[in-house]
Amino acid sequence: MTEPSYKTKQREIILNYFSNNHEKAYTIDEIVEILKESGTVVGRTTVYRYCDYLVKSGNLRFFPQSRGKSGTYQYVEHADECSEHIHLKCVSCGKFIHLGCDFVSNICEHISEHHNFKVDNSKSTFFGLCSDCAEKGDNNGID
Amino acid sequence: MTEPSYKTKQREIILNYFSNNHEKAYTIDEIVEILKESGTVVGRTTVYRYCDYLVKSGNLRFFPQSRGKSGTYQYVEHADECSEHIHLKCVSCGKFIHLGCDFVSNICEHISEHHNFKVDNSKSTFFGLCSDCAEKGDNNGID
DNA sequence: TTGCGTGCAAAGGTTTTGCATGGCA
DNA sequence: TGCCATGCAAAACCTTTGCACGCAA
Repeated sequence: MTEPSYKTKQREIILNYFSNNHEKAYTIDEIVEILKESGTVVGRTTVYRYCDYLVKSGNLRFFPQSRGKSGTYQYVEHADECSEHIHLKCVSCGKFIHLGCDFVSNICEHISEHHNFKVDNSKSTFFGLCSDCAEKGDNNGID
Repeated sequence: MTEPSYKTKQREIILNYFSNNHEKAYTIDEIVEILKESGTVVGRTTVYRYCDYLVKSGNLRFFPQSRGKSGTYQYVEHADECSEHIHLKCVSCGKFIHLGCDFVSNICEHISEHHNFKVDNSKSTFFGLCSDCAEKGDNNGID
């Protein structure tokens, strides 16, 4: 995961925002707006380009949305170990959970051995409701 | 799953094409092109609108693609039982596999009980390579 | 000073909307 | 005949590209 050649103010601001708000996923537009409101104008093009880079380097994860809608980006903690475990994402609050659990890890071995299918963890996520949101009955407008 | 009010030639053609080619996923544009080449011109708007409907009614499944790219639609066989199991999709050939497997179902129970997370099967698909494509080393240009 | 990064403006692609016309029931 | 469906054209989005200028090293 090669670093970009230069360290710039914009890149620092973008990455900082994502990492300080890792529990949520943001669209490009939201990032541009949020940064603008907090006093720093960063060009939309720059955000697009740097997010591309951050996805490739493993620092961000991209979640496509329904047709025609902008996808969202979310900071990945523990990026190093991510290829080894399954992930859960709450469709209501956006929480992203790394399941470093032996029992669950077996699932990929099982699928590989019994169903002849090689799961790519980086592209596979369980979506559903986390305990907090399930309790609240909080589906956040999602069916 | 209300039916549309009218039965039209266009709708019949579209649904037929998807169901006769259920092993593959298509973009709106591909459908328009394919139908045009086989002699029936169906308006792009119509395909958009009817696919929307077919997704809502459970006959098609929508797969968003990477940023800015058109998503794809694929016919859903056994739509009824789908909420009960996890699915695999081969990123190379597009094959869609229904995993009606106890072991996998147990994983979801485990996640519910031990990780306090309620997995929504209809939104959770595992991506990877099926045995055929893995053997061929055929990634179809996907990294 | 060199070369990468930034951001505007314009182009390119995708999806939705408005509206007149067509066709099912 | 009464509605809903269709499809064109235009509008509305979203993303990428080209290029001149700025800034890190």
